[in-house]
Amino acid sequence: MGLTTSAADFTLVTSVNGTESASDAATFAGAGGAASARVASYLRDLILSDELKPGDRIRQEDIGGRLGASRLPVREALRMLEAEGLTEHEPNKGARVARLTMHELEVTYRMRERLEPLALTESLPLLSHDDHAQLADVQRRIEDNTDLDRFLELDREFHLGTYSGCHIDPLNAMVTRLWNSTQHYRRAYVALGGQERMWVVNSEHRLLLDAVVRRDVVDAERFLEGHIRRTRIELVRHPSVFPDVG
Amino acid sequence: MGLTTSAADFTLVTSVNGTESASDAATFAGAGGAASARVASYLRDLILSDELKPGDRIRQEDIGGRLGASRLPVREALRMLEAEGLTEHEPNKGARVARLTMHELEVTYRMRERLEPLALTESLPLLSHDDHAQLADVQRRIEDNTDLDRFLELDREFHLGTYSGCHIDPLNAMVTRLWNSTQHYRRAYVALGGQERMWVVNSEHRLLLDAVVRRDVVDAERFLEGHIRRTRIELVRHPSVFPDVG
DNA sequence: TGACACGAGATTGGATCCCAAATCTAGTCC
DNA sequence: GGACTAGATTTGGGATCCAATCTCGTGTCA
Repeated sequence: MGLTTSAADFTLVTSVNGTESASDAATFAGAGGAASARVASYLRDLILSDELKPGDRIRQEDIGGRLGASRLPVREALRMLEAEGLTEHEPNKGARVARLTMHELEVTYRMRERLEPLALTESLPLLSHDDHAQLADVQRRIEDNTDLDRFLELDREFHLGTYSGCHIDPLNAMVTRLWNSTQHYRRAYVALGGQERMWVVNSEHRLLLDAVVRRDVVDAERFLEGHIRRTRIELVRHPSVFPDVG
Repeated sequence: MGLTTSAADFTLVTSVNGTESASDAATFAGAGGAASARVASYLRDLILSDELKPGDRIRQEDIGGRLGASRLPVREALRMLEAEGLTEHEPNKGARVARLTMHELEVTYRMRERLEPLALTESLPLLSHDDHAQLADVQRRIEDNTDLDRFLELDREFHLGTYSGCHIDPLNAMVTRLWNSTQHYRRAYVALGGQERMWVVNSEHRLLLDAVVRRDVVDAERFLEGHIRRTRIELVRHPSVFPDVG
């Protein structure tokens, strides 16, 4: 199944969490257990889907009201998201969606270049033939796809899918975190990059997938690192991704 | 100065935070700003100093009472620590200090082997001669030292000091997290390893320091990775570090 | 007209009290 | 000795209240 994490169990892979449509508010008021987790998941989805953009302010009462919860679980959720790097906090000023400087984005990608090959190496021996088939299917759908948001979802599903054999929680959490905190900028880049360079992505994915199927750890790490590295370099070449330099 | 992080500003380096002696409780009741941050810092220090060990339970009312705070900021603090990987949560059961399996510990060290060289590379060009002198002084104190807990503090000060030129928040946060979540096991290992292998540590530190002073990024990364790798290998050879296998 | 000061409303941080549900503990009964 | 039940703890969450702070519109003055 998908890569899940206690710190950031991600739902976009399976679907963009359409179950809680922000109106069935009171239904879980007494559903003991995890209001704060639900609030966190709700906010996470908003941020990852770009409905909340970097710098956007998040008001506790607003969110609480929208989900039929009080401010208390919202505050807990914001603490969790802050530690995940998705929001920033300033005392008495509140929370806003985290922003990255270009340099921070670049270094975050360099972190990905070093960490994700490790996750892949941990995962590779444990992936089944079914997993391989599923990955190949996702890649086919990527090649058939033309929609921007759909691409982001599928690309994420592909890569996290290759890590799904890795069951090391600290590593999974960190990989997910890195993906989440850079999602907005990836979208902005893909939006202006257009389709013309898609063949590069697909070639890299194909090579990576082949190495995964062959269970060739060395090749897999090499292709993956190259894939992320190239993306970083192209990303940094487009400063327009950063609307307000600050 | 020291390596600081919004997600986990560390205080053990300068001193083990003796200012709030758990008795001047009410003094900050109205000191607007950061009760939750203070609670988090308090708990973090307890965990890092091993006064709270992996598996130990943390009761909200207990901590709140000890610091003259209500349960509310304690809950927020626990959420932060959970996202930092220092505590675990189970619904309706509460929080306990996080445990690592041996495999998780090993992979966490492998993460360090890949991430910390990056932090070092980012830091190296920005370290001043004063920083170099300070690092040399810390290393001298390490070689003069015989106390276990003092070694852990100094070793941490040395390594984080070499990263102190790196101002990339996401990277600093992650490095600090990795150090924090493995601190207990490092202590347990050093406790039984004794002094006999100290010369290895010191040789590695000396070589690393020399590369830092020469601003040789390649050598610095090489020595650092080797240093962490050797520690990992020795650590994994001592399963007794894990009291209850589970 | 533009810069600055000011004050009302909004928002956050936190305390306190309340309650339901789940968990832990201990004593009892078979 | 082991299973089961009842009471005490503890957590999850809500509601209300208050102080401190921030935001922002407005009014004043140069």
